[in-house]
Amino acid sequence: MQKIVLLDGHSILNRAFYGVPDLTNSKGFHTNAIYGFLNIMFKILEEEKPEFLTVAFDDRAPTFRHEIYKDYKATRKPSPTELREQVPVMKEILQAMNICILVKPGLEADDILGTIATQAESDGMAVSLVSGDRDLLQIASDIIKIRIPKTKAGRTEVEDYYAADVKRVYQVTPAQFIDIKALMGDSSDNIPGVPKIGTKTATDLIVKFGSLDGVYENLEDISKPAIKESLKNNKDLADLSRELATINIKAETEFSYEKAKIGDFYTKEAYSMFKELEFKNYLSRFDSYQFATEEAIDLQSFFTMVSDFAEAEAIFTGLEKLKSGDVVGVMVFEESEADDDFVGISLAVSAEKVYFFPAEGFLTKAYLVAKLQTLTNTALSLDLTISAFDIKKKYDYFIAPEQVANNGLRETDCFFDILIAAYLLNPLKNDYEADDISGQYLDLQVENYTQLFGKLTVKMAAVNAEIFTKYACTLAYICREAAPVLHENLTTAGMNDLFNNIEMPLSYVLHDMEKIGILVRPDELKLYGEELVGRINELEKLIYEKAGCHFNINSPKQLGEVLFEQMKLPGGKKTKTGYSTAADVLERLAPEYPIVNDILEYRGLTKLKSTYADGLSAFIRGDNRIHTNLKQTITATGRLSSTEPNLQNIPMRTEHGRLIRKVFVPAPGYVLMASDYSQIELRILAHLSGDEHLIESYRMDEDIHRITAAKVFHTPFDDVTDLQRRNAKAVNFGIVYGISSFGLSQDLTISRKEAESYIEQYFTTYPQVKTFLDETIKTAKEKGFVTTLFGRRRPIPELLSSNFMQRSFGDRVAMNSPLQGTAADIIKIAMVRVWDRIKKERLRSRLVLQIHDELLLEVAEDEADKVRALLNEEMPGAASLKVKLEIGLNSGVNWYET
DNA sequence: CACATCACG
DNA sequence: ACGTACGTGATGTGC
Repeated sequence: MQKIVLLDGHSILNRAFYGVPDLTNSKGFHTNAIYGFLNIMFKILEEEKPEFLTVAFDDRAPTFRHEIYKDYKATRKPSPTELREQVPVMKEILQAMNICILVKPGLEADDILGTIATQAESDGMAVSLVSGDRDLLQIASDIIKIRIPKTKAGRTEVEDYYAADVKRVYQVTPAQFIDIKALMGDSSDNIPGVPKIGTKTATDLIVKFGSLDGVYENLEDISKPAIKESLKNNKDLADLSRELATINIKAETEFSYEKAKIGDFYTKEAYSMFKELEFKNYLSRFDSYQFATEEAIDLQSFFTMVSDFAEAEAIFTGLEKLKSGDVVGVMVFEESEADDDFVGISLAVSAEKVYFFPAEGFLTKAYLVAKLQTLTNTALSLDLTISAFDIKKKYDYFIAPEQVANNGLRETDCFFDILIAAYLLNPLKNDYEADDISGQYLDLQVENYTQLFGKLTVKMAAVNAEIFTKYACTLAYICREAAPVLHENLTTAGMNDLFNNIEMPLSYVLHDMEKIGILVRPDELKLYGEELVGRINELEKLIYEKAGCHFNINSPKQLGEVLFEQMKLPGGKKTKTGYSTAADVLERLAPEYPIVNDILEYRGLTKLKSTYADGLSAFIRGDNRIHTNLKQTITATGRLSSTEPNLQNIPMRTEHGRLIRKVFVPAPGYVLMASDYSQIELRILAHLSGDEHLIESYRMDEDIHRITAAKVFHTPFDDVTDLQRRNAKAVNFGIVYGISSFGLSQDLTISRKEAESYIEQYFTTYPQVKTFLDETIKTAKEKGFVTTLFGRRRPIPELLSSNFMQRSFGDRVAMNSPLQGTAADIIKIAMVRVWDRIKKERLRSRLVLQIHDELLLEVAEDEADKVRALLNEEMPGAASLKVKLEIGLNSGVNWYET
């Protein structure tokens, strides 16, 4: 039996729009509805494998099927612009894919679909009709299957209804479905229905009497007088509603099987549209990239695997003939840092000469590394650029550490990391793969790791040599080609200095910090964990006793049930999955219910045990040090991030948690030294806003929160109460986060009104801060991004959203990012300066961690004074602002003491 | 894999 | 009226 699939265009787009999280391409065009539509369509096509396919769209011109009812659809909210802009593009895509689209003036999609479905049924064809809403259930039959897709959490599930399924779920036949709707109405379709009758009554009536006519023939048998009365008085409405609710299955359509016959979806036009929309995982459906540029097809002929020693020698020697400004793309491949896990290197010397050197035979790891280091020196002397992707972990292969230590970070000037460049150009992406960079900046679609090797490949070495050569050469090729393009983009965006003088040198510093790591005492960490266990067990027992049952305290679900259902504690639902048992909720209950205190303490202790005591232990290497990953291309604001493990969130705020810092220690003969900027973000605010009063406050060289309190509350400085200071401090924080009265009121547990008046007072005190924040939002809206003092950009697509909540978020981001981002810039500059100074002075001391506004160093005992002095110069000197940058300096025998 | 929670700046 | 502070990462639970 042949099969036809029919799609209800607008309703599926609508479903997809609300079901798929906001997506845009790099130009800011929204794509989520189209993406969701395609997901649904492809899924259905794969399941059904039909011969025919047609998509119907409503005609949105003012002529409708039921002109008699003039307000028809008037109550439908206009769709947001983010959805509307996608509709015409969706149609273009379908056209490009040779898919039949039907739109007819005066007809709704329902009518077109209903007509074709019944016709196809009588032609002996199987019919699948896909729609986002249930109106079409009325035409379900044994042959016509109505499919309702639901997009939740990124996955598409489809509910299927044949006539029997309608009967099973709704207790009525598809035809009776119309009568139910006639009685109950449908506000979204502006079908009035009969007053006082809702879903329940309508269903009961139709089940009992069989049809609308049946209901009116048996009015006297209706028990509820109000219902009976309403039915009697509104027969006209019921008839009209039935007419409105009935889908026309005899409409005039332009349908023909010839047009609906499925042809080739993957045309050149479709390819370019998919590319434009950046649906990269769909691009792989296009037959081996037949529409990619010619360049891509020829690319492989330039790729060569070199395992012959003489040939390799000749290529490396040839590098010396390159000219100033030339770019070499280089990638290093290794499974791990172990010598026998070195896979090889690839080299793109020119667009036509790309090589992969596997580490085999005479081409040993040592040989290849030596060649790379020679290349670096050639690059330094001839002014070549070595372009790589994510070079941080591989610096030692390119340049001997002593060389950088002796001559300073300028030794690394020849490197260009395309990962970092791509991050600066758009810091909002979740990941940056070389194939993405190629697609976006080179307009060249290449196959990525998974496409080449499959999902199951674990070891690079296990891959077939030809395929690996292609992979390795492609990457080197991309590095070489992308560098100039990215450089040009950075120049246009004004981020060249940021890239060359901050981020690239920093990547070397980070490499060094990761390599050094931080020393810990494994035994003390273990002891710390064991001490926790005793109290945890005690609390566990107490909680079970007080609750009167055993349950998993770590499960918010179970805990919520025990507290709020079983024990009937006051407190309602808060999360979408059930009761909230978050700390702030529990804290409100704590004074009255002792069990809650136990739970809070239990939570705190198990957190310390699992994340810190046990969690950190797993990362201690053979040198008794923890080597965290300092990631440079993650955050939207320019901060670093620390992973595996995260050493930027070691407990500090409570004494018990803070004790864990005692296990972080200096090596023998060293001390730990911590140096943190004091209120750096607020000082940046003073600088950027130029607010004279705030600047003046900082010149007074006193406790800034106390000064703010004195000014805001009109109290003499010495009379400021602790409460006033605390409030002023919270407002200062609030300003940095992008103030909102609600947020502040939550933080201080005060009313919104009070919070509002604090904010107002604050802005009266520091009026230029207010002007600055308003101005920042305004320019952000015009440009679509904000910048830091050093030119770092953060795009804010949310500012253009039609959704109030999203837009407000955009406002707060616009206020916060320049402050947080400039602080990130400054400490990065400081790190580079401190590192360079340490090397210049030939010190053994070293940077070990950065915690956003704090640097942690392992300082040789005899160098403590020198390091203190250089920190006092290089950190405050990292930027010259209208207010002084001040630091706090501490040292000790462990991190706790600092 | 999503969610809730909680650790930090 | 909407429903929030900004930026992260790790863990355990539960589907």
